[in-house]
Amino acid sequence: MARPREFCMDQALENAMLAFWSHGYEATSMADLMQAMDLQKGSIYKAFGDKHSLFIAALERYLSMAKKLNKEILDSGKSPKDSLRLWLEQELKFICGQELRRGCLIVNALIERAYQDEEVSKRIKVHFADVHKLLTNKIKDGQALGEFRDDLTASELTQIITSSFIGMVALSKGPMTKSASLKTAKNILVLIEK
Amino acid sequence: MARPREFCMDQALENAMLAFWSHGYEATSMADLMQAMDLQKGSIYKAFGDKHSLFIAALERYLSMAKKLNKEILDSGKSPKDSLRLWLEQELKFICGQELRRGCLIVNALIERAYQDEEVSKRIKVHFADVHKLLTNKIKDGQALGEFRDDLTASELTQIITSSFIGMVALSKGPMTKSASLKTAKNILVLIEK
DNA sequence: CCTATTAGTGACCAATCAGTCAACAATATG
DNA sequence: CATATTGTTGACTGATTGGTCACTAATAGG
Repeated sequence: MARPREFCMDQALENAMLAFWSHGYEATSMADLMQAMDLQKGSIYKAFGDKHSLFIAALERYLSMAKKLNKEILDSGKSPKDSLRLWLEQELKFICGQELRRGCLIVNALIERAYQDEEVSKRIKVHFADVHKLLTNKIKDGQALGEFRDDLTASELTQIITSSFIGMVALSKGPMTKSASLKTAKNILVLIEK
Repeated sequence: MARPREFCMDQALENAMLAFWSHGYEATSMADLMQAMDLQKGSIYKAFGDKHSLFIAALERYLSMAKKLNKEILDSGKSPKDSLRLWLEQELKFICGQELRRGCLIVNALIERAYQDEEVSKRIKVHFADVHKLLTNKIKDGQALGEFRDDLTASELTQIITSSFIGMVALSKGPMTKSASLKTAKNILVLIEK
């Protein structure tokens, strides 16, 4: 019993996310968001609260998308090693393949905001714990099958993979090309195979 | 034949750098800089130009400091492998050891500014090319001595090490502890030894 | 001591920032 | 159709942004 919303919340949030992803939190003004979301200022504040809340909502949207994608890809290979290969490949293609060098919203938010923003910090910590668990399980399986070396624990191998991956994502913002990333990912697999 | 400057340019730039390092480019206002540098607005503009020029100067200061440190550490070991170990260890201790989680100014600038700022992008690209060369030479030496595996080229091993290192630096902003970084660095050395 | 030159100061500027709000519009229910 | 409820609009706000400038202060060379 009230006036219905004229826009799609989901699409609006998606557009806000894209703006934050491209330019970061501080460099994205409410005016930018109004344009990106195609909404008036008042509508944004009524629907999403203030700028910070909108950023958190956008980050959460990205995180849940990433989480879903992680699971999907890691379950798509015909073996643990194949799954890991696919994961590195597809994630890197996704991040490095865009003509805009916006990198990854999670890493961007981590670098720009984590120190000053507990909300961001907390959510990203949880996400990385989740990714770590996912990868570690896959690698454990691979070790049991003799696909991966076992002089280091699955958790230790995961730390190396995660660090390298995040490093490549960060470097994709500038010095590292897509093809260099893909080659390096392949080489990492060489290092951890038995 | 003029009034002499009352402050030390070097100290002022150092203080500006620390401010940018802690809070990033956008989130550091001229008011913040005035406080950090203990200078009036006019003095800053007269001595360093605008905010952007000051940031570039601060970044260059950090880059040259990093370059010097890289060389020193990589020449301090008793073998290539030992040098590499020391490099990873000391750099990570430097970055992760601060109670403030400000990370590394180069990585921060890369993530926050590279996409929007050609000046930043250019300088960081050059710096990483320099680091790559330095590390690759050291690893080549190590391969010749049989310290490192040689089924991958020195350049390829360097890419892996650099990516992992940058990843750990990024993750030090939040989810990764100093001790986890140091352990992972040690494990990377295990993966690349012969 | 005089003058040219540069440094330091803080008031000042237009532009932009995030955020608010009163007026108006559109719907559901009765 | 009447009313209650919520969405939309854009003008408006005070604070803050990066940046300027007229004025004063301090020095070196003549």
